[in-house]
Amino acid sequence: MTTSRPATIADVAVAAGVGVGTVSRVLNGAPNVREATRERVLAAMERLGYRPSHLAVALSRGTARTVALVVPHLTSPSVVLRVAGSLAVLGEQGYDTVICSVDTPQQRDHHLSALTGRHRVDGAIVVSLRLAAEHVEAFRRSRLPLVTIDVAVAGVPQTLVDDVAGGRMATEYLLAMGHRRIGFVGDTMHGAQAAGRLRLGFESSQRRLAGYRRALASASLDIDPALVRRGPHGPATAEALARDLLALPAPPTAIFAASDTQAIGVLAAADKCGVSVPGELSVLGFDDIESAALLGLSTVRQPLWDSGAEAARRLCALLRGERVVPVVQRLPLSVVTRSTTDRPRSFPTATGGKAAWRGAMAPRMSDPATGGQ
Amino acid sequence: MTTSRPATIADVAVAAGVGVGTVSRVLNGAPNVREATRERVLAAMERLGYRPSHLAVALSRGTARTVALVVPHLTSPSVVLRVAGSLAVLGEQGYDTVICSVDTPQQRDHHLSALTGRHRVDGAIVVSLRLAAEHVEAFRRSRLPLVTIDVAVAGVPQTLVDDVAGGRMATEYLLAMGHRRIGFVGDTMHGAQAAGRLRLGFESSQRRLAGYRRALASASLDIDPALVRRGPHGPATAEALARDLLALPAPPTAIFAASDTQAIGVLAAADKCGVSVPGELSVLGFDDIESAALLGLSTVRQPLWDSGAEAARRLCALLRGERVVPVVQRLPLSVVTRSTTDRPRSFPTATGGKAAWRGAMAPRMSDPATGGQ
DNA sequence: GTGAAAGCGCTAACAC
DNA sequence: GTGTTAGCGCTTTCAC
Repeated sequence: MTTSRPATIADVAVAAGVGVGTVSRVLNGAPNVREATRERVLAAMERLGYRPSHLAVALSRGTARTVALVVPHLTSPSVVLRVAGSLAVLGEQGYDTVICSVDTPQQRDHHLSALTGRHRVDGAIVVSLRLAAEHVEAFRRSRLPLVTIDVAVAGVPQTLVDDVAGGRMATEYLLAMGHRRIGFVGDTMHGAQAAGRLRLGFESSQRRLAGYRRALASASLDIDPALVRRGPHGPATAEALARDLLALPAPPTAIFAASDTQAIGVLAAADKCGVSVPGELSVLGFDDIESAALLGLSTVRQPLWDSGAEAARRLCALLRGERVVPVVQRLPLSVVTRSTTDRPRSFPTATGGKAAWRGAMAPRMSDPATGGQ
Repeated sequence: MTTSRPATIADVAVAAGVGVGTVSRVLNGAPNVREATRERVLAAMERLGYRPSHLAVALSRGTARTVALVVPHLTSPSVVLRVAGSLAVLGEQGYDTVICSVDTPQQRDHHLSALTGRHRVDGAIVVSLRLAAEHVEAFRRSRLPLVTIDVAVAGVPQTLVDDVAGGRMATEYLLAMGHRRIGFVGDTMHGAQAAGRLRLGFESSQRRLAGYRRALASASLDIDPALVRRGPHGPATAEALARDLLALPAPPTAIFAASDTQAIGVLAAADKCGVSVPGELSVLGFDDIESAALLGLSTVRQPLWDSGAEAARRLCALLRGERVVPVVQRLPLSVVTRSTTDRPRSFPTATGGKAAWRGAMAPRMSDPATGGQ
């Protein structure tokens, strides 16, 4: 008969006429239990509707088989893909995953410091969030394995792509197509920037811009500052920035957006301005989120889901006591050609445009297969 | 000095020259502690770098202040919004959230039965997943509060919208605009459907279709079966279905898609077929996910984020021992008019196709106000 | 006000 | 093989 109080291991022991130790052995599949005994115990459990207490097991073992996933802006498509990747392998490895969504530096600090408390989680994956030295130190002190995705933290195993190379790859791709006036739309840093505090910072956009600049420099092209536009992340801002670019006396024939989300804003701007894509304007994004394929957006693909999965695998390795090498894991980048990029054409209203389009230039394409070196 | 072994409450007690009971009182802000003592204890904690053990506290109290969020297809935009809403209030209420991502009926069953184990979580929110009676029973037996979002489960507090009314609303909206041939693109049931087993089922699409039918019936319009197309959820499928519709001898002048995701597929189809939107075809979606605003997609809006937040609030109430009423919480629906719907016009040329090439599926923007992402 | 001790439910080391 | 017992680290009576 079921009693009101949930059955414990002791109840089972009594019911089966054995000691708690034996019950525990059965529970954990220990080898040294006579088959008859084992079945008696199993029967008792069944009869009593016994369910082990997760907490008791965890406390006793000193580990809860739980890890934390700390992410910014959960609704961002790229973040979601990463989370999904992590969740898949974590679940498969038998870990529970508590998710900490961070939208402000305060939340980040709060979660991070809470996580380093005793017996909270066994380890953590941090996505795209800059960590202060004190945070890292807190993890180290707590002996909590930590890995990051899309953000470099000294001494912490990290899974990322070479954004500079990606920016360069993107730009060289457009150059190879014959574009000479290439616009850039990306993020500015944002968020509070109080004195010594670190802000929620996403620097990938900066690095991609750096790659863009290097590519232009390598091609001995001047970098027209007017072609570089930055603003808070989001399609709406990107749209506004792109409109500015299109309204220029000498508008770009191509725009490289630092993220697909922003590229979508650029497409919207082109549409509103009656600029055809890719006829009058090529647009190249970055990330390859799901809707990129849907929109036919050409983009620099980074393995988002895989980055989550890989980081999770590395965390699991750490949890097993293994070391992970290399500390910096670089995932490959590749240009995905869809229908928003093409060779440039002459401008309708030739404002001195001339667009010296000479396909002469050797198409030194960035090879699509290699990641950052 | 920091020792190797993490400090426990006992260490603090010794260091402060008090009993563990007192330390515990300080920890929990009990009133009956002399100020001097309290400070001595606090100092000792500081000195020892004491961090309370989450597990020990949880086991002792019998609750871990953790809830589970069980969701299907985490990468779906609508699901993500709900998760974000839940996470926000759960975090604010001091709960940890473990997320269980479910892609197959097996995973669902696995998670659900694991969650009902003792001391695993304090309660759960289930999103869009059908629950078998045995699941619900397991929760009841374990005395675990349970609430659902977007799925009706007898006796379980649920947060949802009236999908039938929504389908009707959508259709009537199009009818009011003057459309008479209105196509429908939605889901079929999918997934394993073994004998007695329940499958991962999303029935909202079915209900929206029912609303569509009722609206047409109320308007005394015949329902042309050829105008109703269903397939596995996803934009690609939706695109194919929409193309079929557009290739009909008498194509619809408007299409109601059972979800925004599918509506996006419909837009893609229109673009590919050279059918202008909303000139030759009106498209109306359902959900109002973030990219709907971005694409200027007219849609039936349901409060996704709010549904997550509301369900979380109700779960918290349950956890406080309160009862929630009404058991069935209905959230409001509304038609959001953007730029993919208009009154019908006559068709230029029958099935000419001709692809009036206007860029690669240029997004139709309308309200740039959605910073989003 | 504060200390001592009995749980919370389990694991694991140690005897028999 | 199996029972016994001492933790795991904290909360919470119940005395003093």
